[in-house]
Amino acid sequence: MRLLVVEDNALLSQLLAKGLATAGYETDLLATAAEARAALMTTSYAAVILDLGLPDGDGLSILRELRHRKDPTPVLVLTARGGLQDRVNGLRSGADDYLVKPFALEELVARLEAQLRRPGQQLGSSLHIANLEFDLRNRQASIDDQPQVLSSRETAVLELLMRSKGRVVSKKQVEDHIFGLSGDVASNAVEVYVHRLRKQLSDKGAKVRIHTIRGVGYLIAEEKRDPV
Amino acid sequence: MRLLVVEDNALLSQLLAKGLATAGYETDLLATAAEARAALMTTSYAAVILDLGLPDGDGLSILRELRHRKDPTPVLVLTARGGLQDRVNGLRSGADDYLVKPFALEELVARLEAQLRRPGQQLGSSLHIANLEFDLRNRQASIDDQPQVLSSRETAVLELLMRSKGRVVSKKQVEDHIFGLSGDVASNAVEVYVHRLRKQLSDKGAKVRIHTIRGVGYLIAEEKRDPV
DNA sequence: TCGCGAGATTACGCCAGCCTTACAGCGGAA
DNA sequence: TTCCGCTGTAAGGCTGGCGTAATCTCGCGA
Repeated sequence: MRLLVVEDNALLSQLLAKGLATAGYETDLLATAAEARAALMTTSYAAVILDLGLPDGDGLSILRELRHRKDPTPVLVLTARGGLQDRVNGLRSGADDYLVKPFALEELVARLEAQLRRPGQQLGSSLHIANLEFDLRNRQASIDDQPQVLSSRETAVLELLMRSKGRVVSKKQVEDHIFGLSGDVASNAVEVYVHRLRKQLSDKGAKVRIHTIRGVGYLIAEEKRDPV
Repeated sequence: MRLLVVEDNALLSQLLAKGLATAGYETDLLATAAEARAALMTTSYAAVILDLGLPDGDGLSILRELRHRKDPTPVLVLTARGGLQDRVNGLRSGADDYLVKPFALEELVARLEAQLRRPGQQLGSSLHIANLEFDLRNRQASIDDQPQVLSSRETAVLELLMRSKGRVVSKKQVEDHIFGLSGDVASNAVEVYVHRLRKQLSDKGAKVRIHTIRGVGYLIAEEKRDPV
């Protein structure tokens, strides 16, 4: 985890770097608003610790710029300005937390970790194939970032296939996944759902194909279209 | 947005409820750890404001239980214990923020909103889908920049759907959001409000659809009209 | 080339879940 | 006081997803 610390007091920033290193974080130290701006344009950090009293500019405006371009990086504001209005302004500008100097390093770390813990940072809970995305958390499929309306059975089939991306899924597995233990399936229900799902996906323009492997099962993969 | 306030001081909790109402939040007030536990098992809130000094138990253990079952609801801890170690413990137990009494209501609201400002919905205090806009600050819906008159329940439903754009919202969530604990909803009220909201939106020309996913919930999305 | 069988496609009836409408109670405004 | 809009309830109608089954298609081996 790499953090950015923007603080012009050299002594304090050294102290921070040391304390954060002990807690298991690497840090980049910067002392001016200009440097911070540049760094935030090009590098992504797990979080930013931002002092407001910088020699060459207002720290708050950095924060506002960051938020203006929809950058969700957690920002913990650090400042000597302890007034209520300062704190409220800081938070309203998009800060995730606000700490008034002097503070205990331990509290800083605790607050930092409270921010890093927040969900939404943690990606990886969604699967992609071409322009098709499946959000495992909400069991929600999207094509080209457009959320799709699928029935619950269709969603179940798609979920299994996506989770097994790159592997073949047997019909029995699909059956178990859909019907669970109550599986009295006296029909070709699985085939029907695969069919319905295929139709949905192609209607909605997903560049994805569900291949049939005879006698084995199904396999989902990116659609390869031969050039004409 | 419905919040849960767990605070045994009746005077303070009344004050909080009033202040939060002014800021546009509905609140459920509870005074004991037992009640809070029960409520958090069955109802989902946008955030929880939790006092630690409860008569019948330790507030921190409620917090830990919540996190133990992976509930990501933002929790803002409120307490008279101002010691560093208390604050660090609170945050380490999974609190998202920590405020020491006495505090200014304004700071509470600012910190609360910093927490509510979560994935997707960055600072931009308004949400858009097609020509429909929802201003989170004043809870005001507009279509083609024309402010719309919606009843408070309709607004509540729309707010939840808009905040959850791209995700399916279950009927239970809508119910919690509208009624909170006060709700002995022995009817299909949610369906009725969704219906009324749909009517409003389509009458006013919003290019937005509220999809029904049977057995799951509702999903708001831009209206796609199939080309012939 | 033919025949077989796995899988694809289509059609259909059922029914839980949802939609729609109507209505009565409530509370604020005039 | 009356009026009127919002609210929650209830009843009944409707429909889309479900599972089944009949039929069609096509890959593959003989």
